[in-house]
Amino acid sequence: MFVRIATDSAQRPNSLRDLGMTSDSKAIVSLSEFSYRKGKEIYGEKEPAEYVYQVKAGAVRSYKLLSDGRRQIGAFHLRGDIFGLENGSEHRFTTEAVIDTTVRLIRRQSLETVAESDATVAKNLLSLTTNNLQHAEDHMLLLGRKTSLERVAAFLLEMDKRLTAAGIMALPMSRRDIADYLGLTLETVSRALSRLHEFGVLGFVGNTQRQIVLLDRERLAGLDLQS
Amino acid sequence: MFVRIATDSAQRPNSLRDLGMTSDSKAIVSLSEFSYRKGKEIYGEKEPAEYVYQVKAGAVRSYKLLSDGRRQIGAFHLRGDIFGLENGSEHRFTTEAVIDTTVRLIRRQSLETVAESDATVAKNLLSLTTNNLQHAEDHMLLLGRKTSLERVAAFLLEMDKRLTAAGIMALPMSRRDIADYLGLTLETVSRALSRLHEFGVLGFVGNTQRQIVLLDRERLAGLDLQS
DNA sequence: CGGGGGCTTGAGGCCACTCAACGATAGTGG
DNA sequence: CCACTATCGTTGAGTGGCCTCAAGCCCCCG
Repeated sequence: MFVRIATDSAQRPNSLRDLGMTSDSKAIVSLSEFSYRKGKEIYGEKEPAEYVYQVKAGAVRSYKLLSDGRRQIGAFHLRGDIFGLENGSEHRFTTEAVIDTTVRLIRRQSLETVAESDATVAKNLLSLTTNNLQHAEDHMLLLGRKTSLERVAAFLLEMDKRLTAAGIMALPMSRRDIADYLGLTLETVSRALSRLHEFGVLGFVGNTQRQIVLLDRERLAGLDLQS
Repeated sequence: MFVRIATDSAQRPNSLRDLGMTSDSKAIVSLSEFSYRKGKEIYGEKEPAEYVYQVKAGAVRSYKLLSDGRRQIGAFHLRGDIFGLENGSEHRFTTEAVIDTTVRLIRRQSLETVAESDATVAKNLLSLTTNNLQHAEDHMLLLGRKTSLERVAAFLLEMDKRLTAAGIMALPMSRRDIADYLGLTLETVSRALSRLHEFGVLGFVGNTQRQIVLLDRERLAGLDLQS
């Protein structure tokens, strides 16, 4: 495994630097990197939360399982996203690399130490948690009250905002992952995508089914009812 | 409306006092009370978040609406619970009194001012937000992956923990509220409760259908699959 | 070129929803 | 105190959207 001590943090928005690490406090926090092959677990639910993570490259899913295997994915973490931030000492999700993924790590304790004295860091920790909360709240509405077509439309719009480059959305996750994120089955997701294709709101690129072009963002947004 | 400036905070766990108000900082924060009749709105989604609230007596629902009227209740706030705490400046839910309700209020700004200088208060704000996040995460699993019977069982277990007194659970909310919390219809909730009654895991008390006794907590827990 | 995983599509089934009727309860006014 | 009414809850019948099961295609990868 590749592990390196980073001497400076990234300039990217949403980076660990955004937690408020000033040149003073940076010295305390050790940044290192770690890579996971596609499908590998990063940490399990209920494991002690020793590290906080930031996706440097790749994609991560966090999920909960019922004892009979039903899975609910709570979030996908893409490039720049911070995850694994728990207030308690235990992780509340299992996380896995969706594709080959490299993450940065910070010891949780270092972060807490800094937050203790630095109000800016503390405020940014709260801000991160609030963003997660807001996402979860919106997702509850989706899972509780939206139809399959609305869910898939909402998913595409979310991914469009987060990872579209040059007009093409390259989804790192499988239909099964999408289904477990949206509370559906993979067949229902597939059918919804086919319908959206028929409607002319999206097109498929190349010969993999994971590259999508949104042809009519307007109409897609109309299919996902808003609050 | 009854409004009173409180000179001391409550001794109850989960009270505003738990935000870390020491005798020093208490002086800054003005506590007042306000009452709402059953069904009245406390604040609306997207309104500026001027106050943070604590339920003194009664019960509150927070929900989101889709434009066609579908409703998802994100949480019920019972005696002692704090709600309306937003990081941004806008409320993300509409809240209403489920029954006649009295709340305490704190100006959000006062709280932020105190948090700025008092690390304990800041830490408790984060802790509160994390608790909300954890609840939302668990609820996503319920909404995305559980059957109607599992949802109702989970609901009863949650309410049992939160409001059972003398063995009787007096639900303040209607079947419709429960349904909108669980992502079901009120008929499905009613049928699930009837089945649980047939199974002998619960009994109804008095002549209202809102007072419930859990006869077999063990078996009820078995009906709600855990992660 | 063969095997396997991911995706799509079809056929049929089931669980929760819809629509409807009815009973019980609480609130209102006589 | 009792009709009257509105609201809430239960139950039944039928429907429908999503799930299940299955087959087949395509692409990747050995």
